[in-house]
Amino acid sequence: MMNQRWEPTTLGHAIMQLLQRAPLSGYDLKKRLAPSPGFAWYAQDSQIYPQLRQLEAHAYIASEVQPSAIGPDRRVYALQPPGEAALRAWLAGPFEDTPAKSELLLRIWSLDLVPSAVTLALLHAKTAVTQERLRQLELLLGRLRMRQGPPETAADARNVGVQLCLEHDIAQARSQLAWLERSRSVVEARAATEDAEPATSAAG
Amino acid sequence: MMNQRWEPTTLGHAIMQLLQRAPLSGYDLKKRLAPSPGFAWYAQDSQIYPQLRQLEAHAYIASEVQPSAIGPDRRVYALQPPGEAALRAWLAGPFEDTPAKSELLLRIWSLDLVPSAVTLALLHAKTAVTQERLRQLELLLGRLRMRQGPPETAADARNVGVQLCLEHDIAQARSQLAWLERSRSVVEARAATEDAEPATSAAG
DNA sequence: TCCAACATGTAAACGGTTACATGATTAC
DNA sequence: GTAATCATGTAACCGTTTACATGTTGGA
Repeated sequence: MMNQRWEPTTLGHAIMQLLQRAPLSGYDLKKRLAPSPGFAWYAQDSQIYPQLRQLEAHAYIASEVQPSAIGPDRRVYALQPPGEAALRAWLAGPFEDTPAKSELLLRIWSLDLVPSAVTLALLHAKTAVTQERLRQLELLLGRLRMRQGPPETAADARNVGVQLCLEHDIAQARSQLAWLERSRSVVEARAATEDAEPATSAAG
Repeated sequence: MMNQRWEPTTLGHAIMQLLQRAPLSGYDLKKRLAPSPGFAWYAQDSQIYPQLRQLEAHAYIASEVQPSAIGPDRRVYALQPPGEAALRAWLAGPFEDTPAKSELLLRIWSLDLVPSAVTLALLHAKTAVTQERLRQLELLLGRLRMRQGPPETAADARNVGVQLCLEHDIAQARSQLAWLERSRSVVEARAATEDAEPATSAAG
């Protein structure tokens, strides 16, 4: 039972949030915790399964083996009262705002060391990915709204946070798309003058 | 010299980007790589100093000890041609877009498990931080623009990427502030009805 | 005299990623 | 049979964080 002021990781709390809505197997969690629109955390299964065993060892969750209709047996986990209490405490507790590290911006920052064509390709690729992501986010939010209405009046309180998260990601995606377009136009404008007087040369 | 296909970490490339502009000491880098507006990466000194020694061991950078005008001697690092070549290759190379993990959104997602007052306090605190951050970003960009003009026509090409990064962070900050305000109004609207019929109770 | 800023590190723990590994069931 | 999906794990590595550790210079 190893009781020495153990605390679940952020992933552990993310898992408990999902289990608070409904019991899930490790495999279910692995799918919900894949990098995807609509949930702000993700992890590999090699991290999920051990974390589940730890949560169970501390009685935050409980499992039972169930036969699956379409495959091998599944171990299904359910949130227990101590887990829900810990989750509520964590949610209400102090919040550390770790700033984001962005590899994209790290590349843009030194865009003068790279041919314009490469930067434009990068911006173009990122635009395509973000557009697709935005499309999916809008789809998800649209469906939720159709079923439950806007967050102010949604009958199911559990829906409010989910909708706000989607709205957040949608707003960020739109803002980023505008910036990508702006950056494209800046780089293109400079590339035009660069043709006459090339500013970037390889190191030697 | 340990030559077995070694590659600098992302931090290593961030350091080389900074050194590409000007030679810096570990202490300078520690300040530049603190979580701060205007640069998209950060690290602790316990990571910076070893990384510097590794970069030097592979001849990507070179150091020399210099007396400091206001303190102990400083070891100043300068980017070497192999380092600049590696940096350019990395900047132009394939780009993995790792999605962001957001502890803020993780809390909002289950906002129904927390009293409205706590969520409102969280939103308020985050708003204050973001406003201050936005103010600083705008200040930095304003200064850069005053000296160099807009990125399309800035004389110093090294300025373009920096300005675009600042514009990105400014756009994201504004978008997030709008969302924070929107979320506040949603939570307040629901808190008003919640008074009559409380939806959140502690687990037992 | 003491504090703040300058300056540079080491050691241990932790979280996360990558690679490896196994086996059941269903549909083609 | 064989591929895809279901289902669950282990081991090694690596980057990051936290804590510990040391010494200098200049100003209050």
